[in-house]
Amino acid sequence: MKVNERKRGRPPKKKDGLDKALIVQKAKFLMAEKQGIPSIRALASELSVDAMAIYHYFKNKNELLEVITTSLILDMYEPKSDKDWQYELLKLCKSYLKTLDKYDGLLNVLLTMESDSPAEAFTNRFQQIITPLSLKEKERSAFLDLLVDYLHGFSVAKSCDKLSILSFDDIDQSIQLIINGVLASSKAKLHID
Amino acid sequence: MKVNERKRGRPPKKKDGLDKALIVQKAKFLMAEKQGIPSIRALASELSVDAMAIYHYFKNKNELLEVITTSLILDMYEPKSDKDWQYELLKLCKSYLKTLDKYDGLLNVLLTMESDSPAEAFTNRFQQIITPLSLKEKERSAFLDLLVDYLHGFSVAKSCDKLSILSFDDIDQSIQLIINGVLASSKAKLHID
DNA sequence: ATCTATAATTCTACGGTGTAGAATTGTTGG
DNA sequence: CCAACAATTCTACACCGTAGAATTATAGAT
Repeated sequence: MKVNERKRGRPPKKKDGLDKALIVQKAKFLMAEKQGIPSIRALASELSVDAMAIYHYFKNKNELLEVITTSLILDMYEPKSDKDWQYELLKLCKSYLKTLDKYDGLLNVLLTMESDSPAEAFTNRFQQIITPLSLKEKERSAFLDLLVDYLHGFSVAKSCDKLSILSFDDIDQSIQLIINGVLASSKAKLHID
Repeated sequence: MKVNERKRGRPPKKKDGLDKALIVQKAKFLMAEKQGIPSIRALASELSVDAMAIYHYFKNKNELLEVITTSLILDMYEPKSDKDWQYELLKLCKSYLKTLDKYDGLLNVLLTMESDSPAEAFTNRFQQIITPLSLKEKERSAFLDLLVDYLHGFSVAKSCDKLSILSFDDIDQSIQLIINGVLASSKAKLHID
């Protein structure tokens, strides 16, 4: 006596029907809950639907993951430009890290996607925060490169840290060091010019 | 007519018999060649042996990967202490990155392993290079933390960079920024003390 | 109203993964 | 010569992503 026998073919329409948005929502939930990317089968089963139903809405798993990623990254902290820039920067970084931590596997999708709109989401917020510094373009991009790679490195470290040794506040020190480096480099340039 | 039919049971001894070392060697080769961790079946087939034979030498795949990782990390550049420390540091970083790049998947194994002897391999070499700076312990560890996470971040970026936009020389800028930060912070401390 | 195209779903199946367990065969020490 | 053990293969299981076909309901055209 199989419980899982579902009626085949297109179901009669009702409001709780399957949906791109519903799939994405449940997938996000499962990622956060089970700490990792769920299998299509697990996701489908949680939606009380056959695995292949997912493929009616997304051409493959990666496409689904990219949609999730884009949506999650857009939820990142929006800096307030009237506050202390260092404080705002730290807040942005931690918001970013918390998302990467909560949704394990996100970073790889993010870095592998062809579209760089998610990356721009971070870049734009970063830009907004550091405008008061009025850095030269080269300095700004050096700052950004170092910061982003550092955050990603911390993120993979944290995702591998089963013993929960790492805390988000551990980044304060490193961020401070980066900022000191940027300010020092910028001042040095000023003296030369 | 199956070609793959091999004789079962323990084979008569000969010098080219299976071996921990042989498995590790072939696995490294395949990782470098195919740009990623091979399946146990692929590895076994390359060794002309059944997949399960591998499990006589390693209790599971992860144990094999840890052995590979440890062995690869130990091949890292050995700094010469009489040269310019900044140059030596850059050389160490690039040697580390090249290994992580050549053997995709290494970083995750490295960070997930319980044993921290591979991590120490980097730390020791780092320590050796920056002794001339005579930093305080706290400064030294802040330097190391930032540097290591940055390198790991760069490494995952590179491993996701299908279009080969990134080059190892792109790190020069960021490393310089880190160094500036460390030196600036150290000088600031000196003034206060 | 009926007929048709198409949208939405399930089922089955394929080739891949790691690996547990049993069967097989050679070697070695008593 | 026999018993233990070492080294191997085979079979099988439970997963994975997903292609392809079958099935059913809906929407639009006549």
